[in-house]
Amino acid sequence: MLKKERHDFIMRQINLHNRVLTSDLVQLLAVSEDTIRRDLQELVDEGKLFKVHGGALSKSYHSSFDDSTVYARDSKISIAKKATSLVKDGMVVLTGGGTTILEFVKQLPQNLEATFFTISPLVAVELAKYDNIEVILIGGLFSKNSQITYGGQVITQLSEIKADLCMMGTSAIHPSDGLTDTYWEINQLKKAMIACSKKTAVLCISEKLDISLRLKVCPIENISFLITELDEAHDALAGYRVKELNIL
Amino acid sequence: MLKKERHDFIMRQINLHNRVLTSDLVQLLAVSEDTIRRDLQELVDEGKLFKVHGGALSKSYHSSFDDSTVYARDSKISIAKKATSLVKDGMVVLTGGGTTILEFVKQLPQNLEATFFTISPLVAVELAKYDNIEVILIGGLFSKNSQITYGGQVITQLSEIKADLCMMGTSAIHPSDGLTDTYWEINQLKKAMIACSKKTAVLCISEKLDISLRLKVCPIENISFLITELDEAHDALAGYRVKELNIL
DNA sequence: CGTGTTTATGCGGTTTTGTGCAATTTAATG
DNA sequence: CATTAAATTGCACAAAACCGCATAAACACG
Repeated sequence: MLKKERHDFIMRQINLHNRVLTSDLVQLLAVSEDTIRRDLQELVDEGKLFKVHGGALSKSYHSSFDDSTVYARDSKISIAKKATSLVKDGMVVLTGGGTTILEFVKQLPQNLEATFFTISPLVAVELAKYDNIEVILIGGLFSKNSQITYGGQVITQLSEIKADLCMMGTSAIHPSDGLTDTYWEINQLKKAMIACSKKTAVLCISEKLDISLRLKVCPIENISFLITELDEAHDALAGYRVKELNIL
Repeated sequence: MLKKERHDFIMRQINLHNRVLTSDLVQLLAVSEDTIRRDLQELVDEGKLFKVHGGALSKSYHSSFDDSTVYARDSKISIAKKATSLVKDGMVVLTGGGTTILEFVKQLPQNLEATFFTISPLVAVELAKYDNIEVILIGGLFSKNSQITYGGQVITQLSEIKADLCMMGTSAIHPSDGLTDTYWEINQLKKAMIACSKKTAVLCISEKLDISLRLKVCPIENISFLITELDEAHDALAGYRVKELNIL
């Protein structure tokens, strides 16, 4: 087994389970602990994962539970500012939840006149601060982890609306695998959100680029805008330059 | 389980409940008390939480503790505590919005097992901190003033549920005029909420007693419980002592 | 081909880290 | 102020990580 193959194998495990134990890898790959450790160290150097005593964790996993209040806030603000340029007076916008979306809402121009549908109570509360925005909160089961509504009722309601633009956060995006997610319910939700919107914008911190998770939401061709904190000419975005997708 | 994973788990619990008990963590994570204590100590060193005898508290909780500025907070807490006695395991509860209801939710027992419907996003977020409570947020137009959902869609959804108990705040209550309100939409909403619940409890600061507003919601006979910060034998409650209405 | 160089891997010994146990000290409560 | 629960401390042990070295395969080049 070649080193590169081992690395790929490890990354697949990480993306699948968010974690991996050194001892497991020793067994699965039938090499010595030292080799595994060196492999992990190299992947760390490439910035692809996070090493801990006993194994390694995925980067996204790490970031999602860390103090999300401050984590990568600057990047998120810069993404949010770019995103506001897509919203014009009179639009009907559908939003998901998450800190990036919340930041986007905070950056909206004060006098914007628009209609917003959202599945996030926190986003709704934030939107309510704008006088000329009509806010419709889509109700349903409330998820304790992601602080959004989900489930069949939400999907049904989504099927009844037609939005000009859908703004959503990302778990992972990959040039060939497209938008992916770990949880079935969230996956279904995102599909429904994209389906009921004319255009979809994905707000995405650069570290979530080139990652794919278990469940596929849609190919990148189904997305209209990819918004990251990077400059639009940045190399990391090369794989995403397809006709349908505008990068900003 | 890796140490980092435990730390993340603990932080999730803290963010969810604002608090965590050492003994609970010992059970949930299946490690010794010592390990948990060391974990907590390390998180303290990282400045992520606040350690106390018996467990730990969230930092934000500690700092935002002095919201004694909130109007009549003591009265509302005392009302909230009384109100929790009405909720039993297995119940389906419907709640409105407002600071009194929010306080009520905060006072619920940690291990309560129940289903809550609510029209208030803030209440939903607070309820989500309880592991064994299922939260359903009723969606619709979002009111900027009262921070609740309202409108036809909400009423339709309410007509489809059947709750054991409805908890609502009060604008005004009067012995002969009953429950009244100023706004048409809120009035309709309250009617619908009462209609779909077997019993209704009204949480009411004493200063809202003996007031009547323009629009009538229902007579006091349609309410099952009136909860104020006053002693149940207090004179101010004399006019409300009717057969159907329990005062506490 | 041979020889020197790089790269990948494994092995032994040492150091660090994580965890639990027992004894003691400290806090909470009636 | 006595009783109990929780926290602290020091210690022991095992697992994991680290370091240096040896080996060998892959590669480069005259």
